[in-house]
Amino acid sequence: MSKRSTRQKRAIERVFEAAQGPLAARDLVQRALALGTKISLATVYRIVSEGVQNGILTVVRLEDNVARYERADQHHHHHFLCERCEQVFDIAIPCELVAHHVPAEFFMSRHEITLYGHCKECEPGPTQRDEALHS
Amino acid sequence: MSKRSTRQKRAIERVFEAAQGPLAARDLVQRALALGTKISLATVYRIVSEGVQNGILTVVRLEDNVARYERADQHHHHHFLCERCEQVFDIAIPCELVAHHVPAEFFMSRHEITLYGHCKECEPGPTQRDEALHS
DNA sequence: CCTTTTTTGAGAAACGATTCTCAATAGTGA
DNA sequence: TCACTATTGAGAATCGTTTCTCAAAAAAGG
Repeated sequence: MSKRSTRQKRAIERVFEAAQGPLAARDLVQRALALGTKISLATVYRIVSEGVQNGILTVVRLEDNVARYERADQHHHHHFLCERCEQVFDIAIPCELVAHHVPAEFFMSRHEITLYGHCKECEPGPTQRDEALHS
Repeated sequence: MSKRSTRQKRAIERVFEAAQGPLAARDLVQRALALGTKISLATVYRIVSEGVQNGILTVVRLEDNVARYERADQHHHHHFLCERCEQVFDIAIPCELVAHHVPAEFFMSRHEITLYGHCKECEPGPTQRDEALHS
């Protein structure tokens, strides 16, 4: 599909290489800007959509109604959502037992284990939502 | 807050009593109608919002961006989302180990284990999304 | 460097869930 | 039953995410 190599695509690729967890479209914009590459939300959505179609990326959806994207070539893992900074971090939890406890009337194709709380950096701070409400 | 007992509130209460898992607003409307009680989406949202404020109900959000509600007076449990009928079912999975595997740099306040697949009734059918696309 | 064609950016539009509005309906107490 | 006032319903409005539009910018190949 993609015919040309552009600054924006290369920047997004670099951002994914450095990521510690799945990233939302707005995170990708922010981080690409931080790398010095100007990029718009529309372009980010175009790039990640194609990545998902190609099987390069996968979509992660947690309970905050934002699609996040991560590289597909990773070991199975789980996620931790910091409810203050709204960043998601990869986490490993042994999950063999999950499959053993599925009642016979269900056919499970996949599972998600998601942890909620806050990360070290955010320890004493207000949530993003608090920030937004008071500004 | 609530000063009067109405048909609608009583119907929603009955629906929650019979439920096997958390219910979305539209499910609540459907099921109340099935019980013979006319009710609107607006009213359902009002009733469940108050339930959540009172601590009678809790909100369950999975990755499909729909708030579901269930009674708060239940044992800790997990959820199975049937990707065909989009119903959520309660499931019990031993999860003591989850807390043990949280890296020290995170402070976990809660967790969710969610299973995806399909339920017995839906075994061979198309997904809701398929249905929608072909109609 | 020039031409061709793809890609990008800004803002508008779409979309689905949820909330709001206000006239009509229906509990409640007398 | 009546009067009072809370609640409801229909549809409009809102809200945040994601997609679309199209003129302008920028790859790629000669």
